[in-house]
Amino acid sequence: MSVSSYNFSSFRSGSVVRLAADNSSYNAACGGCPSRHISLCNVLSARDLKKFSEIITDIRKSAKQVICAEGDESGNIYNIRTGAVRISKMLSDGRRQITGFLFAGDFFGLSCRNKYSYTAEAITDVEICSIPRAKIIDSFRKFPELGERAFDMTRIELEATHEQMLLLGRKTAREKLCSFLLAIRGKYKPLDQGDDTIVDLPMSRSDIADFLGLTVETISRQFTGLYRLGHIELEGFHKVVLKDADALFALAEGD
Amino acid sequence: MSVSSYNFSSFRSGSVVRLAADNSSYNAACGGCPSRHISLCNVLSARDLKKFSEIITDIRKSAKQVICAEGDESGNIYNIRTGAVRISKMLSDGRRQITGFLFAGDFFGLSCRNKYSYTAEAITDVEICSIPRAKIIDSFRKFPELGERAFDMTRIELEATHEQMLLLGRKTAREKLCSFLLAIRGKYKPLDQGDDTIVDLPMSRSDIADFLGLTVETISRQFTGLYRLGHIELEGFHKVVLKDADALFALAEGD
DNA sequence: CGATGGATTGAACTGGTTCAAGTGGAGTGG
DNA sequence: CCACTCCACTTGAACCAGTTCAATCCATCG
Repeated sequence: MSVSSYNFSSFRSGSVVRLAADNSSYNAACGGCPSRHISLCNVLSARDLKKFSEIITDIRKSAKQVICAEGDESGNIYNIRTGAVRISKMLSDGRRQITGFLFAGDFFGLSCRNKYSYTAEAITDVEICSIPRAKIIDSFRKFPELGERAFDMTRIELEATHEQMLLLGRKTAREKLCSFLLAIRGKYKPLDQGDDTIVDLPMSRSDIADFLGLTVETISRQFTGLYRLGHIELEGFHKVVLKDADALFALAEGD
Repeated sequence: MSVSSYNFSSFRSGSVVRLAADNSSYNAACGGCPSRHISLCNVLSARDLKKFSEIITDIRKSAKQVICAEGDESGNIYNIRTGAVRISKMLSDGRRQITGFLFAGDFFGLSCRNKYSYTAEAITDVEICSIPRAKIIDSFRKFPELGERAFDMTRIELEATHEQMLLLGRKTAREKLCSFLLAIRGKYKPLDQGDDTIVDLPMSRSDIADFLGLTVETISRQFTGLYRLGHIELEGFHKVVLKDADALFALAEGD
């Protein structure tokens, strides 16, 4: 399926905050917007977007499919249109660390070398744009705003990984889960859903465990612990109601 | 002290591999070179470097001094000329996570927002270049190779943090220390010292602990453990001789 | 020469893991 | 429509890697 079957705006997710009019992306894109609000190419003018879209291929993957694998040659970069993706690294004996969950607007695969340094898998069914690596780099030169935007998004991601290192290295299981719930609430809300007390968790318990450096059992115990404290309610496995976000926030930081 | 008291090449560390002739920094800078080999501005021609150097202020800090603090307004970015710097984040109760050790050639402080998201402190006496944030962003536009280089270096750093997340979340104490020794060997060699079996550790045991998500005591016990296995030798607190790097490599990955 | 502070060592303790059993919802097919 | 299976999740109980607390070492410095 080529991009030509969509109009150009289809590349942006429905309710995305447009920043296209603002040229100073080095600063503006970094005001703390959740990453899905700053999709790679919504800095481009309609004209540039038209040119740019010629190098894009739209693809779909269903849940659990691998999009790219650690060690594969990094031929493409990807921009998520809909759905959720997990990024992970593995040790030879199978221990896994999920380094990030990505949602609509996020991009991935812009590796430093000619091999992907991580595996990306679809958590839900996803629609993603695939862009040949060589061509995206050309585009960064041709449309400097695009390169700046990618740089901005990379710096935001780097900052998030620093926060996650603090979590992994120094927080307790309870603090980790509370931080996670609040972070997901901030980063990912199903579109057109204003209510931010309901958090959607498309990933499995074992994904959460591998993201927080814990085991499934510990995750499960912490969920029940928070439930017994009256701070959350569970609606099935993939929905959490934050009954007391302030309490969660306090628990997340350990004070 | 202004940069005018140095000739321009003083901005680069002594034995740095020059990549200035190579324009295609989006790809070339990413061949896996240790980061000190790809200092921010060694993509610039002598002419551009001259112009660029006008916005640089050289400063010195002695060991243990703070260069910038988490939460401060991010007015400057910094490029290390000599010495070692630690980047850290803290929880309110004092628990600390060091997110990186930086050496000659590395830059830091290019925050996403108008506040630094971490604290940078001198480990040894350091010489650093300070560049006003607004001006470096101008320079990225004026000298696109410079912006690309900064982007490249940021992506390399991001990749390293992913590796560190795997370490923090999933490795044992022994695996962590072995990985650390090998990573430092790869990233930082005192200039003009070819022998890569001697690793210089300018940081304290507690810095190492806070980098690996462990306690000082555990670090100490792991050092003695590796010594008793005959894999390392300790020459004072800040020098380690790798007697059997292959064994360390095997221990680092858990196989 | 005593004081200071990083580093090491020892011994008890514990948060999170491991292993094992149980639960419940979704899908299948008889 | 129920029985059966599967699989993700939860719960329980024993265990252990790494922490905590406490003592000691030792190099440096005034």
